Amino acid sequence: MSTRRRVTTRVMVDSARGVFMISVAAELADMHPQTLRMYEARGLIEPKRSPKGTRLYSQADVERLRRIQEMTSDLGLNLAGVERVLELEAELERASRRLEALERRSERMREEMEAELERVRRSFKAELVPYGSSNALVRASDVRPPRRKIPVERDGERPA
Amino acid sequence: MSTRRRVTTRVMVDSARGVFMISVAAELADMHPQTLRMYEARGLIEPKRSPKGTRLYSQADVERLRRIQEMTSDLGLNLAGVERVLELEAELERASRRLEALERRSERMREEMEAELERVRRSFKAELVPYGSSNALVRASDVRPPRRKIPVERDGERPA
DNA sequence: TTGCTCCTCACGTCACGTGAGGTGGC
DNA sequence: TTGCTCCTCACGTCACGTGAGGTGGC
Repeated sequence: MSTRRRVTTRVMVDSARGVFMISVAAELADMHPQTLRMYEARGLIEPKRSPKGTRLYSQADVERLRRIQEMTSDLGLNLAGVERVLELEAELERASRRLEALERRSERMREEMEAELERVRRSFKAELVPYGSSNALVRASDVRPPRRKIPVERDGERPA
Repeated sequence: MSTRRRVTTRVMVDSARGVFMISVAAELADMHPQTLRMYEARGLIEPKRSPKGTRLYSQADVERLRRIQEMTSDLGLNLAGVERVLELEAELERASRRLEALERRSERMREEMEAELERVRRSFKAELVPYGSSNALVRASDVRPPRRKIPVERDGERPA
């Protein structure tokens, strides 16, 4: 309680909610406010508006602005390029997600099939075994617990 | 044989082989020859060279030039943008191929598993049949000729 | 010689960023 | 009043395309 330190706190905010006015957003994105207006006019970004008409930028907007900043300043793209690249990156993102999903789905399917196969093997194997010295077939469960992988026929007992 | 018509013919050429000198390539791509040199200096295109040092553009080069032309003229990208877009499109192409391959592989796997499952079911079912009116079980193959792929189970017969 | 190639240099155009200038509401 | 917002207009810079100018080999 003696000394006060500056403490950074974090407020949880919906990343799509408009919270920054243009001067703040511009500073966060390291851009001129007028540039933000220009980008909006070109359709690169769409901040919300307050009832009075003041632009309100969300967290997601600021991130997008930073991505644009990176492309224009670091890579030297013009705005037409930025537009196209953002589109392509979104497509790539979708493709990548589909790939992951398909991989998961495929693996799950494999496992299910393996399980089914095993189940079928067991069902045939476990059900019937020879009993004593006779030729009679009885349920394995009546004799002993089933062991590993010893498939046994039982066609003969089924009602034709 | 009386009148001659102009006939378009097509020569099969490896699309990666350098066949067009700069003036031809430029015309095919609807660009200024100097522009082609500029693009090369920027690393956007790499034509082959003749032993004398003359640039030789391939079919693929010309197609690439057209794609670039489209991006700069129609969409207004600058060259930095073109570069990035070409990269991303290549990535997307790869992702798309992987997706297709995975889909095919997944389908093939499913079919194989189904077949295996069916095979196992059949093998258990087909192998042993009742013989006469007794309880004796005999090999199905001893009773009638074996059908397709019917592995024979004989666990009980093996010397322990 | 003509028409191509190679190269470098320079200029015109256009996109884009930013600043100025004027308005209006907490 | 100060400092923000909104807007439009204009200018400086830079990338890019293209033309000019000079060279050299079929």
